[in-house]
Amino acid sequence: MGRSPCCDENGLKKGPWTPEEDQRLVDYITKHGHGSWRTLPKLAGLNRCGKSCRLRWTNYLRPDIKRGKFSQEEEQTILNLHSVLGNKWSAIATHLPGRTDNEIKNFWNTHLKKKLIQMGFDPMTHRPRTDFFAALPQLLALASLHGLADPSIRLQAEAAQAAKIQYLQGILQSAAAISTSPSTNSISSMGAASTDLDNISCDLGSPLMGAFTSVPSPSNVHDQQPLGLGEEIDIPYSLFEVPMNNDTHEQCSLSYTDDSKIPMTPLLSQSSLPPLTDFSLLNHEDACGTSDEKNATSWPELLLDDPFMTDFA
DNA sequence: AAGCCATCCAACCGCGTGCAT
DNA sequence: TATGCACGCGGTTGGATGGCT
Repeated sequence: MGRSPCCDENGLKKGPWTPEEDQRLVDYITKHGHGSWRTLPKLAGLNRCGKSCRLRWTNYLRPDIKRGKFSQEEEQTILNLHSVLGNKWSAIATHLPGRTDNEIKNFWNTHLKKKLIQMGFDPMTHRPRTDFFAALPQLLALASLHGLADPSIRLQAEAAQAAKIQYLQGILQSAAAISTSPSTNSISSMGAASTDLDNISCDLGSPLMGAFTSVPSPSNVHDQQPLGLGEEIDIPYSLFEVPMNNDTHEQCSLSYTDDSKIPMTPLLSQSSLPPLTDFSLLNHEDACGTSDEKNATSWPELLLDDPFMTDFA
């Protein structure tokens, strides 16, 4: 695919926009619309590339842009959507009228990400942070189960297991990255997949996997077995106190799990787990017919087709 | 007052994708 | 099918600003 030579052209101004330039751009777009961004600068009498004009307009000059601090509701919405969509800033921005993807991205990077980290959550997975070394005892236990007495062989086996763990994590995380299709954008759609999620958590519930699926499946929060290190993760169910009660957030509103009657905040509700649940993969509706039938083939089966995964079975 | 550092955010850069030819 | 163009997106940069020593 060809690359746009747009900004490679010399002689075009870069850097901060002057009020005069802003006025020219606003005047032109108000009168004619932006049309082709590439030709706009010439027509508007601006010594800028079209890309720069587009960015200036969409991120700053557009009349419907909302300015000022993000509200608690907006913050909550971003957190929820990010747990589902990941760094799909433009997709997130469509749910926040008046906010630009750039603004949301900046807000995330400067505020929300730090906030999650401070709370002990991984900002990418929205789960309590776990690291490789936390799972090391599990790896060693598994290795010993395999009767690996020879230290050198055991080390090799542990390294191999570690690689498998990382491989699995990669699969799971990439799955999360995929889940951006319109059918999966709605948080409410996540509920429909909770059964699959439960199955997954159960099927992947080997001791080894337990170390990496550190958030209990919502339906079994209460009977969650201690994790690999024998410690139960204390999950703050009310990380953010503002309830989601306006129209925009209706589908994220405070809910209860079917069996436990535990109020689930959006952040850690059933819908908060999608990093492990790629519903486009789970449902296969587009490619494989009806979802009910195809849901019978769930993640574990798919994963176990992989030679690496057979070791976990 | 001056220097250093951290934070914020507008703007840039490079890549992927859709579309036309 | 291959190519080029235009656009949108996400990651990153760097200047402005404010707080601290």
